[in-house]
Amino acid sequence: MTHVRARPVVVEAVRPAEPCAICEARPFSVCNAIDLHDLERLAALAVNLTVDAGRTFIEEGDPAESFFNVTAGTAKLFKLLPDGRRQITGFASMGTFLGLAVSSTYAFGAEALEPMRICRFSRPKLRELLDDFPAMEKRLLEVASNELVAAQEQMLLLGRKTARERLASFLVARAGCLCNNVPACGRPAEKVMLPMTRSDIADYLGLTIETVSRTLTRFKSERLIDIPSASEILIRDRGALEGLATGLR
Amino acid sequence: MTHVRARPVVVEAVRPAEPCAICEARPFSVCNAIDLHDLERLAALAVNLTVDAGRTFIEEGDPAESFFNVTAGTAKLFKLLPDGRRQITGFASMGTFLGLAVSSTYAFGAEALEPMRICRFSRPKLRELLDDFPAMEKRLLEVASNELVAAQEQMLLLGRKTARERLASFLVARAGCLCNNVPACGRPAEKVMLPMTRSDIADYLGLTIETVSRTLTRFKSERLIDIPSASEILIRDRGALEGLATGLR
DNA sequence: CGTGCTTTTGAAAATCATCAAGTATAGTGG
DNA sequence: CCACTATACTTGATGATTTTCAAAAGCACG
Repeated sequence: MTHVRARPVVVEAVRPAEPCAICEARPFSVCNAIDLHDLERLAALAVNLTVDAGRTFIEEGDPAESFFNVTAGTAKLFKLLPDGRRQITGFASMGTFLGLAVSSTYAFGAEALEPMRICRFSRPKLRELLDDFPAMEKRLLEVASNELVAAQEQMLLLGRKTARERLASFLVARAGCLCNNVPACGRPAEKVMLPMTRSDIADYLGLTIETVSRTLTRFKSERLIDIPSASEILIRDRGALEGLATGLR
Repeated sequence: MTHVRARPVVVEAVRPAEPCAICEARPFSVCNAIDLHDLERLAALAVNLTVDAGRTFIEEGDPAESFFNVTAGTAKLFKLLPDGRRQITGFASMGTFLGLAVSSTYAFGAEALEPMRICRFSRPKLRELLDDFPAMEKRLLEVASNELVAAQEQMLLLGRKTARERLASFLVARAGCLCNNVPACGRPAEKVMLPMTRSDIADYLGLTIETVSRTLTRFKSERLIDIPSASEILIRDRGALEGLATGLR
């Protein structure tokens, strides 16, 4: 395991003590579009931050002054209605880039689910960087395109799938580690870790906490999964879950 | 449900008789990133096609060999489940660019709602063009970013809004002519034209035809709208609709 | 002026939400 | 280490919005 620098005691903006060259998130992020010998330039722009669990570090509607790159931990991205109804539009983990919006304000909020580390870039500075490194702009377009595809898939889920199908889709995607902004991690795991609460899952899938809980309990009684703890799920019948997820019946 | 294979696009595949220079869609599309004196190059790549109403010109899952740019008419973009359930992920009209996906296959289908004209670009050729004109790549990233924001808004609608709120959002967006890929057209119109059927609206909003019809009828009885014909709606109380759309209650 | 399609309207059914306890789990301080 | 509290999760009963099923009305087109 690579040496990980001790986290600062104080939650505070610092230049990365270690350069981008050894960033563990780089292989998963747009930053890998920058050549090794240009990384100094990137590192000079990045401000590495620690974010405590539960902390909202992007507020929907606030002036969009920064781009962020997640280097560790997970965040939930969400939109709110005035009466508090919430839709989680995605989860951001290592390598995810946030704040692409053209608009002058953030179109969504972001809150840390776990302790996080993120790199912050000022938008004008990043703009300069992109002008100098078209390869990074290309990567950004690729990333955006992929997110668009994921967003369409999520619309299908929210608009047309049943509660069971939504939960199955969610578990399969999490297990695959390929969607939901989870970096690829080798072959699909049987164990699915859930850093988010039932409430987060409900707000992601357009359901209520109770429906999420009941559906998971039912999956368990049907031997599709095990639930060793609330934040951990074991896939027992992946085939059946995948069938459900794709809407076969 | 039977899988209907797209018939080949009726190809009066011709080079644009008129060059891109006088294209009416250009001001609304990514093509305006190309300087006037470079438009020859663009025109040389574009193949202008006519698509009949009702024809599917992009089939979900087919090899993604082309990019398309809509120059006239409207298309619906959709994803299907094996049993025929359908989610319309958006409507594409003049200036909309289709087929951004990084993947080798299309992630969605596209069917013309009206007679359309579209420009087709082969992906490798367009790739070359983008390499030569970074400004166009930038525009593409902007467009993709905006679509991402729209997609998140739609997730909020599908996951958390009531049927009334969904219809109100839809009408306000259509009237504004700013969202739903409708190019800006001056000040918001009181008259909203609906080139799509009730079934399309239902599949776009994650509802059934009946709920769409009932909700519109109720809006009418509440004096929020008039329905001179099925494909035409008059906004009578925009404020109330906007309030509904944003989830105030 | 049928014919076929879309739309509207009505009644019944179902899924999921809401309301309401009750049970784990984690974190805190004695 | 253990109670104690707060929070998250599960489970049950009830209810409501939306879907489903069914049929009539409107419209476009040959």
